[in-house]
Amino acid sequence: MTPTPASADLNLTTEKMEKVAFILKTTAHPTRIAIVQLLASQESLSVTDISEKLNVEQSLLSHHLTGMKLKGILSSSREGKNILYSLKMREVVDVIQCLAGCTFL
Amino acid sequence: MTPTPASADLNLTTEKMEKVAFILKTTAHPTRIAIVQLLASQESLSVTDISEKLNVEQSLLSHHLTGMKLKGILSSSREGKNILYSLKMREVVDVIQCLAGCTFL
DNA sequence: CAAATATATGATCATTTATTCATGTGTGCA
DNA sequence: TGCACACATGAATAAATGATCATATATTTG
Repeated sequence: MTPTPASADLNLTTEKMEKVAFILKTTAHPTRIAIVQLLASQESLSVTDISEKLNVEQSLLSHHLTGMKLKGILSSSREGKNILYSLKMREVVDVIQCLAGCTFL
Repeated sequence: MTPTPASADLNLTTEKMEKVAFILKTTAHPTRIAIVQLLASQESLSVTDISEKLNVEQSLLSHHLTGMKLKGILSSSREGKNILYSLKMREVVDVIQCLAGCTFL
């Protein structure tokens, strides 16, 4: 008799666990979560836009953005003087939304 | 005309974003994900059990476990000589499951 | 082409996280 | 009581991350 059956049986391979950890790590930062949040509703924004909305210094933001792009979470394209970033891996929205829905947060 | 409407409107407060980041960070490690995976289907396991199943050295594992407990993800109780750990914040299972379901992983 | 704007990059430093090792503490049993 | 098992803890170190600053590159405009 199991008190809480709730067994979700993830059954991840070691490789998959590493990949999941990688994505989680890449997202696990307030600024980066804010970036995902912004791009979840805007389709695409320039670095300046994001910088102003989040009130994060250009260089630091750029580091975050290029990192997230490198890791496949964001994509970017140039439009004149601007670089527009957008969400590539939309799944992270669900992940954040899932946690954000926790009552205890 | 928005090509991809998909706007999930997370709308997190700064405080919530920090909390979400905190949880993500706490989970973002292959060993810790493996721990969650194990406890998602076992209800509770001793440190030795986990150590053997995951092939992780006792002390290192203990550090992971106490950290995760401290951060509210796990809970523990003594049973004789053993300490049994179990999943407290089951939501992290969903988070991992969500990411694990990504086709590209 | 020069200047201005937008963004990226690289070095450096501070901070955090991960790992290891040695040792400490609690529990049961002879 | 003393030993053995199960686990925790703390120090030391290594490695990864985050932030800042100075500078480089690309694009548009005059």
